[in-house]
Amino acid sequence: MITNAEIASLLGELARLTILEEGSPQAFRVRAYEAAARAVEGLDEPLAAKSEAEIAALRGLGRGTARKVRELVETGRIAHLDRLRATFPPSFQELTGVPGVGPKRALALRDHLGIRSVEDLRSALDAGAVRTVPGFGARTEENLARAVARLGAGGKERRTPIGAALRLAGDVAAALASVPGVTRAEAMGSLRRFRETVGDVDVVAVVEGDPGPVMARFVALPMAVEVIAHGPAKSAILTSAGIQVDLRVVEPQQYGSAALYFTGSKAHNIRLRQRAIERGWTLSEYGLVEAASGRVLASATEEEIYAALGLQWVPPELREDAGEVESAAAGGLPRLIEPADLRGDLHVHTDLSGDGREPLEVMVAAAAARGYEYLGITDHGEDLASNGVGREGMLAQRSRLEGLRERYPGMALLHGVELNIGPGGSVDYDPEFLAGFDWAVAGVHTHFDLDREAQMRRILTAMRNPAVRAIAHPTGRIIGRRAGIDFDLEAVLAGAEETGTALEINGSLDRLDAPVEMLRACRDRRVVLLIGTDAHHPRELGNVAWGVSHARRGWVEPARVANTWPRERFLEWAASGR
DNA sequence: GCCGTTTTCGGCCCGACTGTTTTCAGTCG
Repeated sequence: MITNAEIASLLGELARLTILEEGSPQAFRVRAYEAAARAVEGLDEPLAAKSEAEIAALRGLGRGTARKVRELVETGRIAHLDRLRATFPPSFQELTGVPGVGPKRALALRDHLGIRSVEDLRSALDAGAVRTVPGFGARTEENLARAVARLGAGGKERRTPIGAALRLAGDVAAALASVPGVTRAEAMGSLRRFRETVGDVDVVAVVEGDPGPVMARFVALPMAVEVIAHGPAKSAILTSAGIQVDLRVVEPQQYGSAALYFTGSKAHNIRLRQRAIERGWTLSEYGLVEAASGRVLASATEEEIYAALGLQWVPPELREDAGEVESAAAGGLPRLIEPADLRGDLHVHTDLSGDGREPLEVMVAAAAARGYEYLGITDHGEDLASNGVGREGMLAQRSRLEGLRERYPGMALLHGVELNIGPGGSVDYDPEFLAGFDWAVAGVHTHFDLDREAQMRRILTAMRNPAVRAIAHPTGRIIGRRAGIDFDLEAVLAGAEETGTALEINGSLDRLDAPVEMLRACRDRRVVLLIGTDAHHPRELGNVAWGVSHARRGWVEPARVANTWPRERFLEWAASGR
């Protein structure tokens, strides 16, 4: 059966192609398809099982989309989408990936010069033909030539994994904050919303007085290899890593509206502006303004702007127009999990695993310093080719851990293991040896390319293994590098509910796995979650902050996460079923 | 294409910048 994610993806493609058909990304049909795609993403129940009337009754979906969804479910195709695909093949769509080329110019280039690909555009630019197209001049031709020449470095579509972007944003913000007059410098945009990948890094700096010095410092940063724009309130640089950083300087009294605007998402902001319009106001990065009088109603803080619009303050991680505006209007936003809720870490490596960096004693001391009530040490099981630990190694570690228990009476020390789920669902060691562990997570580390059915069989088999308490990094993805295994979301959630196996939220910035869609789908289900750091070094115990931010994107409240539970309750749960 | 506590028709988000313009279109975030 076709999944909601697949339907949403096709609706998104419909939106992108309709931009070309309409010649505008603001066209109402485009926005309707985009809204429909978001609505489908946020649904808990499979759309494919619903009738046309039921689909049309859903918020954001109407008769047109309902008919297309039914057509898709019944025939496997959407005729309208097929027509659009034929009219605008992928090579033509790539034209709008050139900075400076939107739908109108792409269509004008096609109609006047027969340009149907970036290669065609390159040739036309070389021949000096582009300036002959109405609305195009010599300057535009020059700019396009530069844009096409730079395409190799990544066009508009290039996205950076969050890990690299966070480090860069931290460096930039710290440098700017040290400039006199700067009272705050913070990353906004998709980074603040904690998206897994970001298109660029947006930084807002609050400056009292002259913005000149902070701008000068910004464009002279050591990581800047090119200054893309340099203005009094707005500049942009390209860094050595190929990531664009935009800086906006604002006055203190506009911090709230600027933060709101630059954090986005675009869809969330549009919803807020609609609410403003309903009340006779306008909302922009400069403030919430009464349209008739021009009087500023709110601008200094996000809180006062949300409050004026009759909304609870919405945590940045939720700002995707995925139901958060409705919840905020009803006062029903969830109390999202916070770092302070966590009482233990259950996915921690030592130097016994080849990839761990510090001995057991150091890792345990670092966990104790964080005030944890329980800790699971989970080095790799023996099946992992390079870093696995044999039986003798595990038994020796168990004795050493035993010896540490006296020193940490406040922290329960669990001797655990990170098992490897084989292609058929088997795990390391044998049942007797496995029974000697206090705790075990199991994850996929090999055979990423089996088909969906085989992947589901192996995950469900591992879940039914009495030794396995949690599935570590459920999809096995590496952000920006590896897609992760093919998944049947419903099967995994049902398996987790049935067996009581927890799904890990892996806090490593390379993973952030389980993905957000999986976490959202867990709402209103009896799936136990767990936030693990996968720490290979004491400082990586701090990955818990990333796991929490990621969980917040998935609307996760603390009660659903096992390692927020008090020690006794957690230990009882950890020991059950084994 | 979707939606409705003024509407089943007539609306649908904001501002800056750039370049080609003689009053505005297109792109971007």
